[in-house]
Amino acid sequence: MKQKLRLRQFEALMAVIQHSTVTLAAKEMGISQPAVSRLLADLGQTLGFSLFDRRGGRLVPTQEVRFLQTDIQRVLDLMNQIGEVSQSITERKAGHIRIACLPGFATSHLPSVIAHFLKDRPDVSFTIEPDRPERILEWMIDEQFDFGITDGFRGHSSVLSQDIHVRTVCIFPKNHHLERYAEITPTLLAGEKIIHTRRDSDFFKSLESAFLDENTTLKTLVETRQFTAACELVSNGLGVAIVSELDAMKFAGQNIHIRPFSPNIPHRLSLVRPTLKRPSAITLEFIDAFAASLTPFRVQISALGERS
Amino acid sequence: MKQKLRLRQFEALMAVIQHSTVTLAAKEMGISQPAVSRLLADLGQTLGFSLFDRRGGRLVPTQEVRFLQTDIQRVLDLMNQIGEVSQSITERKAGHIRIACLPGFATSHLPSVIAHFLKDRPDVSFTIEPDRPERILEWMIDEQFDFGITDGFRGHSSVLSQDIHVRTVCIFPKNHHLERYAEITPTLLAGEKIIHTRRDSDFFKSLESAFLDENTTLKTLVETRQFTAACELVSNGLGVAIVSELDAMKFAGQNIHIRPFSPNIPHRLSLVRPTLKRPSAITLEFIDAFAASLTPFRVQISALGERS
DNA sequence: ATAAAATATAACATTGTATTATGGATTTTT
DNA sequence: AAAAATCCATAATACAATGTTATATTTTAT
Repeated sequence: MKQKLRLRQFEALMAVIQHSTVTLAAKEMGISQPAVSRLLADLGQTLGFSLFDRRGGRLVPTQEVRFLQTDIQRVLDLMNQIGEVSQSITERKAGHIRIACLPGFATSHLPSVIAHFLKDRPDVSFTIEPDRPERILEWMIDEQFDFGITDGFRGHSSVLSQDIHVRTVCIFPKNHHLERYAEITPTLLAGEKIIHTRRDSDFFKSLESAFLDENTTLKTLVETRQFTAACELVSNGLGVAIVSELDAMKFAGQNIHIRPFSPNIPHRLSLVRPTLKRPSAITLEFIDAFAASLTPFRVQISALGERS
Repeated sequence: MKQKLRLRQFEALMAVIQHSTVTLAAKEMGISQPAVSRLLADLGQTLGFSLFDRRGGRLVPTQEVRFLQTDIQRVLDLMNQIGEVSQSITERKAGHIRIACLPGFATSHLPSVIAHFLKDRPDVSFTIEPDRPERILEWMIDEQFDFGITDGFRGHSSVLSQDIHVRTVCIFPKNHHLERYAEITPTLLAGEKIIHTRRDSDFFKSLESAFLDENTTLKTLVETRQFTAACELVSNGLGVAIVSELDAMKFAGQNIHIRPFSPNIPHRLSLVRPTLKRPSAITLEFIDAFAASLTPFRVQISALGERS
């Protein structure tokens, strides 16, 4: 008999094994007794051996059936599991999100956002890959990641970006003479050597022109790529830096003082994702959650849009 | 949508994932293209999210689908496996057989029979449990085993037995003075101390009366339960024994001589199985194979029947 | 032996799975 | 840019799987 094995037959089989009688099995399955009888008859026909022995009013599975029983149960369990997982997916409770981000985020802000996100969604999993902005851009273009957190993004046709401008602040070690000022200006920093980002970065250029506007010159102490590194240096008593408030907050209480900087120079972060690849619903939800987590640090809002 | 997930839908899904187009998938499945279209449409409907993205003529599975993909594949693989195994079962190529036997068989004759049996049936597995006849009988009654090899069986209503009478022979160490005789009789053993089975065994009683018939007395050297133990003792030069030819053959060449014994006293083995429990086809096949393996050692045939 | 329970069988309704026919959308070719 | 080809979705419909109720048969219990 070249008949196909059907799931329904297996369900009937397991129900009868469990209840020892066709009638009870039918009751449990919520269908009529003859329906179960037929499912079993068909199954026995296709399998080619009898499924049960009568033993005083009860039906006992044959050895042949018992030999298959665990596998059959496994199939049914798996089907149930798939049903449940797909349910979770539609309810945005399951999925996998691959994130590429700047190293600073991987260690500080991102983990807490993820932790909070997972509270309501225990079956979501993440991949986090920290690297330089250039690499993050590549990964987006290759569609190897679902979501990227980067800076200095200049636009690309196959990458959708949402810019977020975060406040920056001035930080310096404790007992520094700047301590007495509530707000720091370029003029106040006239004699100071500054720890700042790379000269080719937008942020540095804005900073430099702010100094020029006050007829001051910006003197370099250390040039670094990451705000975190700058914080670390200041925390070790090395000098003055202008960094994002986000990074500065992590170092609050670690031998540094934080002061507003005027004029405020926003730092532009970009939340990016591949244009062509349709994102999973859970990914979009996470991007929103991440953007929301930055709200306290934002300067101004800029809409999600494509840049060329 | 509370629709049920169906296997056919999964088959279609995987086929499309593999071939990137509905048309090719339909071709592979051997059905029409609209049939596949509908299976996918239905599946997408029940799952609650879209299954594919179009990407320049090709269909690419969404992340949601990829999240479920491995589980779905596993279900399909398992179904196939069940089909194959059940095929093997009907062809008597798969199954499990639980055997309870006398210790002697577990180590010597049985393994070779099993090995031969497995040559054509790679998916059959065995459980072998050696123990005393009393315990074997219990196991049969409890239906904990499919097949038992025992001796001294006196019949039981819930155990079916097939008796096999095997030849016995006289064995003694090399360089023994009996060496010169081609056949050993009780008279020849007049002065010898004999290694034999327990006094309450049928076999001992037959042996003793054979001696009495020739007006000889049987003198005990060692009383043991197992023929194998007797062989071992003889092999170590200890004395003379009457044992089943089956056991004796294992020790041929190990410092012993084997001679026919006259009158021949058969040793009665019983192949037993539970009466009520319907045996699997593969079990019956194995019992036949085992019985056949004993043919060279048999004295006379006795049919399978119930004893009270 | 008879009553009660459980199961199998038959006739039929519903639903899943296939078919063919067809039209719209997209890609490829000219 | 228009035409041809390819791919997919939808509709009407056939057949198989799965359900129903009604009823006969078997098994178990009294």
